[in-house]
Amino acid sequence: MIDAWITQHRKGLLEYCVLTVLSRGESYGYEIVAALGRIAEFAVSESTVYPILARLRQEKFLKVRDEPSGQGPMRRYFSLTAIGKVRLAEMNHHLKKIELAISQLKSTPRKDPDNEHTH
Amino acid sequence: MIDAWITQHRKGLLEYCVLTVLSRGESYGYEIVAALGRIAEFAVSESTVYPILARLRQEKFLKVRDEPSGQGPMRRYFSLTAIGKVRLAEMNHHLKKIELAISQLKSTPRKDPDNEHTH
DNA sequence: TTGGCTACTCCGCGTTACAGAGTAGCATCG
DNA sequence: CGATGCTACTCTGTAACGCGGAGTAGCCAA
Repeated sequence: MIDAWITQHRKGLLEYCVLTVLSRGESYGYEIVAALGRIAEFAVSESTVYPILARLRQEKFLKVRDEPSGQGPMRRYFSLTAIGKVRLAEMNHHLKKIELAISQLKSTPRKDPDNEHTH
Repeated sequence: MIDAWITQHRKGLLEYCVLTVLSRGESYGYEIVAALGRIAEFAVSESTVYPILARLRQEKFLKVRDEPSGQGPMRRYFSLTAIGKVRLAEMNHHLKKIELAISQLKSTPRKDPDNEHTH
């Protein structure tokens, strides 16, 4: 199943996605679940998102602000902290490097070219 | 540690890398370890690569050909099978979709734009 | 009462990466 | 002779994550 691979490939990615969503402004769990759900590749359930949020918060990448919602329990708005932004930047940087590394991988002849004479 | 995240993000990726390396022609374990090692982002040890190779082979994505190396034990050349190529294509496709999805995520205003009138 | 909004939690499974070390064989260089 | 490099593995154990499924709970509107 390619699905199994996709699940594996998601590891870490969702964390990145949450941070990315939050980089455009604060949001709350329910909304984040919905936002990700709108993109098929990132559809997730609450039991995936809330732990991520909790983790991120515990690592001080997110801060929290409660606000009455008018309907139901308080909305808990999450937003990036300073180090959260740094983290996201690091991730973006890493992803760029990975992209580059992959294209390198694709274009590497066979071994390193120190014994090629193909001109 | 961003390193921890990087490790997580690698899940699945290494499998993809191995397949990609092999898409340029057959190779053997030792060489693959070296090839990946040349790219800092994908540096791995044998205890990571060999299990991947074994897994991939067991799933019929790779086939094997032994050849005396002249020095040491036989070289075990791995190469993509037909379904291995299909799998790699699927992965590539998925990765493209992910890339797209991420850029969507980045450019999504705040919620879905079904209440925007920007034309 | 049902259903949507809101926030969680707990249990448990499956998979992967990876470090570290070990086993083993052969060839070559010093 | 011994070290080093090439070659192929294996085993053990750890940590983290995604995720399904279900449960708890509170509140409002139709």
